[in-house]
Amino acid sequence: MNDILKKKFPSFSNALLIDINTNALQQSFAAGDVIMRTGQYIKNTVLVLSGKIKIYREDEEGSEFFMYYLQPGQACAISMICATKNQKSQIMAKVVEDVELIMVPLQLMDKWMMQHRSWYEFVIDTYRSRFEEVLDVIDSIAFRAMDERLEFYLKRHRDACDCDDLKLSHQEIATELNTSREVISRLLKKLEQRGVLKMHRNNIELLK
Amino acid sequence: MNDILKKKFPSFSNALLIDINTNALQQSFAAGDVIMRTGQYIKNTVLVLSGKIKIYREDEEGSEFFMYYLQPGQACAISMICATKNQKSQIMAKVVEDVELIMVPLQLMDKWMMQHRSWYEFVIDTYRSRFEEVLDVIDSIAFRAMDERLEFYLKRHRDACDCDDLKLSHQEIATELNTSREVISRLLKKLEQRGVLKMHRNNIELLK
DNA sequence: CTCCCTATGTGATAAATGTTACAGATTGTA
DNA sequence: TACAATCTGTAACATTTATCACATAGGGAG
Repeated sequence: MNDILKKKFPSFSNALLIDINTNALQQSFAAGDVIMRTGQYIKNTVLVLSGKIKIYREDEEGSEFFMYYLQPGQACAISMICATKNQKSQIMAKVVEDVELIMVPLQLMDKWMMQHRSWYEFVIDTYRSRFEEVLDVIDSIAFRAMDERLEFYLKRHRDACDCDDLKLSHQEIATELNTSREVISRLLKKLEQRGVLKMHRNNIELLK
Repeated sequence: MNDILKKKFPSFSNALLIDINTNALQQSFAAGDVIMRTGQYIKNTVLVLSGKIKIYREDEEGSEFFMYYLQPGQACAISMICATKNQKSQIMAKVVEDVELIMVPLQLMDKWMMQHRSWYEFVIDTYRSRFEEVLDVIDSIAFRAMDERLEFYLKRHRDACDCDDLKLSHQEIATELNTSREVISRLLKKLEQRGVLKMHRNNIELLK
């Protein structure tokens, strides 16, 4: 575990790496697994070694709204936040590519803040970058109409997969933007006409 | 300063209070002042002793979107987050009731995390509660139509002023929800018909 | 009181988004 | 090949929100 860990979290000190190795568990999940549900108690802080996770906000009727990706080298800010107060999860986490995770028990998450400068900085930086990302999400829904929100959504997915072919169905996109499939189909066609993308079955090819 | 500070921030240790007294500045602002603008560099973490501040997100065209209140005993999570990286402000802060603030230089913000347990816990708790508040804001715009968003907005303002008379014009509400005055007037009338509130000039009286 | 400024009310219309219904296309599988 | 399941296209219509135009009302200053 140490090798991948060191590679994916290069800022961690050796002492911290040793602490993680002795105290944290490694766990794997397959694509499609929901590893955290709204309302569940969070017992661990999650570090991602490999794979991809999508984080959603859910409402009472079961609608979901895509917030952000969790990728290798990152941690779930919300699990950190909830962990420190033994709180219920405010989000839902779904695996989109098989993942290997490090599960850090919540008491350690807190304890290490005082013991390991590199952990402290990692945690603060995780808070910071996620807060900023969430503010960008607020911008997109507060200020933008659906066409621009769709473009924002597609760009974030391109950033996450680091490729121009997005394996997404119209229905999937609609669900994650909390709108209907027809709306997305229409808007995608407009974007295709503008030359922004090319549509294929289960696949959207971004051109710019 | 020590007395108010101790009263408004009861969790702070004596050592921390002394450190604040020796190192931080007190500053006052009048209602209407904009004390932070999007894009400005943040040099201090802000603690509120008295008064009220509203925090907004702005877009390029100058629209503003209300995010949350800053009240006595609270700190600006975003100023903490930006401070640790010497970043530009992502938000705009407007004074709505004359405020007295404690300005903590950013190097101290960071240094105290290791030195004062009570500061560390305060900062983490600030992150946590603001993150949660921001998630609730996302819910309201992602899942709700304007009528419910308006109710949510009014309730948050009631919580903040701790009274049932909200001194708000329709235009003000429209601006902070990024919609138009006519829409708010019409929705308010519906809420009045439902018995949720009573409208007066520059004043909305919440009934339930 | 009169004038002016701001706040509010409201109808008409446009534009965006949501809903319903159904058709055709593609893919996997029996 | 035939069938089922899923994905996509599209028309028609309903609803919500935005925009424009203008009327009315209240409060403060002179």
